[in-house]
Amino acid sequence: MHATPEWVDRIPLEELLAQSRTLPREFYARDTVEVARDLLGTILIHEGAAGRIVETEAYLGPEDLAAHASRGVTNRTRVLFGPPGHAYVYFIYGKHECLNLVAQPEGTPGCVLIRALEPLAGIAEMKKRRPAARSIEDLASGPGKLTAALNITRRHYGADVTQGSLIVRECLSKTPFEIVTTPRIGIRHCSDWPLRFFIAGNRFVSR
DNA sequence: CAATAGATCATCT
DNA sequence: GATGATCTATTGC
Repeated sequence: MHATPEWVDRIPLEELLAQSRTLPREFYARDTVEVARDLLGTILIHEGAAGRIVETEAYLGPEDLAAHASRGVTNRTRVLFGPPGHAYVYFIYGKHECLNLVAQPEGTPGCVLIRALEPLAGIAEMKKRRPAARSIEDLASGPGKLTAALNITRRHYGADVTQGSLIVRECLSKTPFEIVTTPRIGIRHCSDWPLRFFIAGNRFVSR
């Protein structure tokens, strides 16, 4: 038995780093919906593995009852009210970690849930961390799957994603794509608000 | 294929 | 004490 071609890295990590640049904090200090849309196509990197963000959801402020920030400041939600460009990682259903990136200027809550990645580099590592994955499409196509694949946990709560081990970068040569907008997935409140975004036709979007 | 049940615990009431 | 921004295995057609 040998590895099938699709489990091989798309590009070496060093090359990916050479062809991208870290997103600055100003990128995140904007309207949450704009940040959610603009994060599509950017690269998330951690511990030798990297993937292209292909699906996001926006979570807003007090008016958005699906957003954790709508309940106000608690020990869990305090990063959402802090400066942008930091990670909001929370634990859900007794099993899964979910990664969000804090948006909006400091003092105004808002974050973007990262829902799916297109694996690019470090695929062998990701597969090791996600033994249940049956295909490359299955590796990081879900909020709980991608955190497992990249080994992101609550220890990253509040981590600065503009510097450090968990980082988001944008490609220097961007290939254009269409964005599809739909309601968010798996929520009770505000379930018809069009705040989920993904790259049209991409195979790595969650099901 | 689609639909459904069970896992499992941090968080907030 | 109930709930949940999910995933997986299993069942049934």
